[in-house]
Amino acid sequence: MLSADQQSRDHELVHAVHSAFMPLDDEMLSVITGHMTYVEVAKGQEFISQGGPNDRLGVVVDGLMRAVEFIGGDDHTMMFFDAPCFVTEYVGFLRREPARFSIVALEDSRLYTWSYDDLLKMYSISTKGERLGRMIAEGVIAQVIDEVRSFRFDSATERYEKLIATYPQLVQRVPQYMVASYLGVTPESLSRIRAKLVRSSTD
Amino acid sequence: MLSADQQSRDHELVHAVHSAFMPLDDEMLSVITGHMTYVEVAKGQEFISQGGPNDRLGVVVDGLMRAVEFIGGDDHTMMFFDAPCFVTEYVGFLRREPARFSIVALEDSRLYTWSYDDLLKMYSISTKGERLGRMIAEGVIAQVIDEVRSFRFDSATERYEKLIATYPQLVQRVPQYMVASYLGVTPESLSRIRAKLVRSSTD
DNA sequence: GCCGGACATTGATCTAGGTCAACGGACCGA
DNA sequence: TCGGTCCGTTGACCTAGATCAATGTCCGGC
Repeated sequence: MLSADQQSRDHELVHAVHSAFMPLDDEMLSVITGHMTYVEVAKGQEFISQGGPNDRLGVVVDGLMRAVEFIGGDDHTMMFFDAPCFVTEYVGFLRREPARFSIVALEDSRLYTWSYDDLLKMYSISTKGERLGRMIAEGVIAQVIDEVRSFRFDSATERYEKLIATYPQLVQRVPQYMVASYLGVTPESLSRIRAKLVRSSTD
Repeated sequence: MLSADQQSRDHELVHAVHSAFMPLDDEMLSVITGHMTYVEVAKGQEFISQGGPNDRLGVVVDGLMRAVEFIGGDDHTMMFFDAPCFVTEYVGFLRREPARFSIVALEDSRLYTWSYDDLLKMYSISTKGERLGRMIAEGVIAQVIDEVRSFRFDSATERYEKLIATYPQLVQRVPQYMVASYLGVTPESLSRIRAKLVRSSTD
């Protein structure tokens, strides 16, 4: 017997995962919900900490988070997680290694999460479980390959324009120096790029 | 009843896949070999053609191939496939879309291949089949994420040094302009990088 | 209202790598 | 043997973006 609250959370989850990856039937849904843990991460708090344990994968149903990696004194924004989407440091998670980067909430966020062991259990229960794992992985691949192509072929200006085209609202919600870091340029350069775009659009 | 020839090929395959990804038990091996097709690709010939059908994934057991993408007049070497390894234009393959790049043999190469439908069949037969698919995908992810990190953080010199460290023999077997293209720099720049490295190692 | 810190902007200069052009060697086929 | 053509090298110059430094702006605490 589910509470109304729980039902509404399930609904959120289905919607989030469905829209992000694949449809879920009732059987799969019950397996997934049977193992998941609901988590709230307040703005500024970490979901995963660089160098720390990395045994949870999640779905962000509400909020915004960023992956940040500290390398030799300065931090690099590796990724944004804008609900609804999966959130994970996937390589370390799969290899059972410490997290390579932290994942921090930029806004109050709500997540459903699974442990590595839960996931293996889900995989072993049915072919559908393994398929879900495969589709998560395949979704990640497409995303990461796009990123390689972008770094290889696009200028900083083009990467910025694509970011705006894909997530128009993100630039409003995130400090500019984080966007710059995500694009792989300095804050100064992004400032100049924006100035140049404004100039060229108003003449 | 297997011929000695077939048995030796199976042995090659097991060895190649095992070393590249995961151990295979007898049951999985028989499912895989039941669907696979042996292919030889002569030097200079295409395994997959950009813009053409993209319904085969393979394992290179012998030889060397490269992924080459034509964009606006010039070609880009996106990847090398040095046996033993998987060979595929994975994103298009998964999405049932035309190949985004060609895959050409740089040396006479021998492959075992599967069609998309074969793969789905293998996935549906058992949890192990899905697991194989998942592990292929997860292996690809780790590789591609390393590439993003390299383009984001490393200079051309560092990327060249890492390439040599990882595949010392590759530079001998591949024309320099292809290596340059793979590294994302011009042939002139790679030539200068090499000259600089020689200079700094001899004084 | 004032102060301090965190961000963004702007300018001056520097550097990695791109572009264009010349040159040289290796390998070809007539 | 003589030209091509394909590659790699080297030089002169150019450009995107980095670096360093100064200034401006907002915002929150006292």
